[in-house]
Amino acid sequence: MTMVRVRFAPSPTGQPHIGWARTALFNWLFARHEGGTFILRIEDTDQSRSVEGAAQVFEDAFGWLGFTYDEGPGKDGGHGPYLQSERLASHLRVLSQLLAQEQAYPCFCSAQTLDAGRAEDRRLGRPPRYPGTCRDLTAAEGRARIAAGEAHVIRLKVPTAGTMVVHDLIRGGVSFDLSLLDDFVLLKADGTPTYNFASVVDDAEMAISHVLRADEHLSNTPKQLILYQAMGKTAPIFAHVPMILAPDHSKLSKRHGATPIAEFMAQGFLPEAVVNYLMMLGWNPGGDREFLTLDEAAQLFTLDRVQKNPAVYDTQKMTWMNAHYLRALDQGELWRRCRPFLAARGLLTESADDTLVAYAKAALSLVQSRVATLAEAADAVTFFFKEPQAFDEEGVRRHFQRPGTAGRLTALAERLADTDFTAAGLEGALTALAQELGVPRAELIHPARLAVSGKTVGPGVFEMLAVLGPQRTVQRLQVAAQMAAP
RNA sequence: GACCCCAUCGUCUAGAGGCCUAGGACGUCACCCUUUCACGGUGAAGACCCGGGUUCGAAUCCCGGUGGGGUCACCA
Repeated sequence: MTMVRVRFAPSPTGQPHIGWARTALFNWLFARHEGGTFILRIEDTDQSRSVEGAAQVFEDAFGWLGFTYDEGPGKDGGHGPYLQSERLASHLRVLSQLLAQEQAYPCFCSAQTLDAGRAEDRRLGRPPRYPGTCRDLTAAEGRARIAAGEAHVIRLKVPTAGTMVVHDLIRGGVSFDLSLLDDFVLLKADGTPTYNFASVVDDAEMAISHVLRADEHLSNTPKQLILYQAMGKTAPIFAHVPMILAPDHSKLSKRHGATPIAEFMAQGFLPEAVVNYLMMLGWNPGGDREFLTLDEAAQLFTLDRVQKNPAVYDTQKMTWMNAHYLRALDQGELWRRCRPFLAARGLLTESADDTLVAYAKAALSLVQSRVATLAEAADAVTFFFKEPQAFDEEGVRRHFQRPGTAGRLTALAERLADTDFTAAGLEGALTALAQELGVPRAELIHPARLAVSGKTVGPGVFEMLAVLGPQRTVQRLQVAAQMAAP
């Protein structure tokens, strides 16, 4: 059995996003399940589009998601380089070999001429394609024109007839009519290789055994297969995974549903939730199981359970899943994960002392079942650190403007001032006061919640006050009494 | 337009010819719990794209249609 070597080969342009992450995830799962090697390769062929530090961005995203890679930039496994741009010498060597064997040829047609031809093709309802103008130039003439400094690209001589069958692990055999294929460009006029060429050479040289990539590449596969043939190399095994579609069923794009991974981090999503959600998009272990860790999924992952049809990406379900994972966090872990979000809001500093940490943990626990993300948790807990800046308008109308509220709030403040600040103690005190005042408990409870938090919804008042402590509680009740109806 | 892929509730999906009165999850709605909001619990509505075959029997197999997606670059 051959050694499984898979790669994830992103272009450094733009941000790693959700569709990207899902394909990387499937590669990772496959590699781990097979005990193979997972490789990161940066396809920075197009110099003009390269982004400085792009490799780092991908490595960071990998790190966050937990996709450990075995070979990649900065992690040599003997199959480097892992930056496509550094493999140019190989690309050119293969190219000259193809040229020497007359499997490839220089083409001197200008881009404008070709564009015009394609436009004409479309107008006439014909499939737009390269007319083959330079295909039959003699090798000598080609050499002469190159020597004369004429601008040119290098094209592959694609068979004009026949059928190419792609054996895909997910789709089965898919056949393509070769007469429909162009003599596609291998080397651009600027001397850099095209994607189809560079990635094939790289995959061959890196001994990639399986290429798992998005379905959108299926149509390109016959071209690559022809290239492998021309190069005299054995092609890897292909598996085209279904695409992820935006909620409106269109292809994911930068301005359309392709949420960058960094965005999820910033919003306070948990990587384990994102990964769990993503793995279930187009794959499942069978049955009704839906919660899996990365390692569990790696155990279970097989290509025959990968869906064939594209999946629409649904934020609601991912948010629900995130909330589920968030609720499962223990107090220490919840604190650890929320801390940067609290700090970002200026609610505490780096040097929070033990008391403050304990306070934050207690507060966080109270909002845990009420939020879906870490950012929401930080927001929900803000009033524990800062006095309410505003009071819910509807709440003020309902709970503060009832006649006598000011007096009740003052009475509550006084009563609570010397109460045991535990949920039970507070409940006892408030209940007793309500009885003495002859009002329902709710008459005290709702104004109190609004007074200390500024909101009408939130944790149970008694738990809330217990954490808040006597000082903050009494002070806020008194402030609220000032603005409540006498 | 040509070529390729795909097709189960709104969404993610289970389903490998009888186990399907099509199961689960998100979302939606109702009820319960309850000081609010969540969480949790219970329940409801909600799908096999259509048409032909094959078969005793089809969501499952075949063909056609329709629909959706993708690809047709000196982008990756």
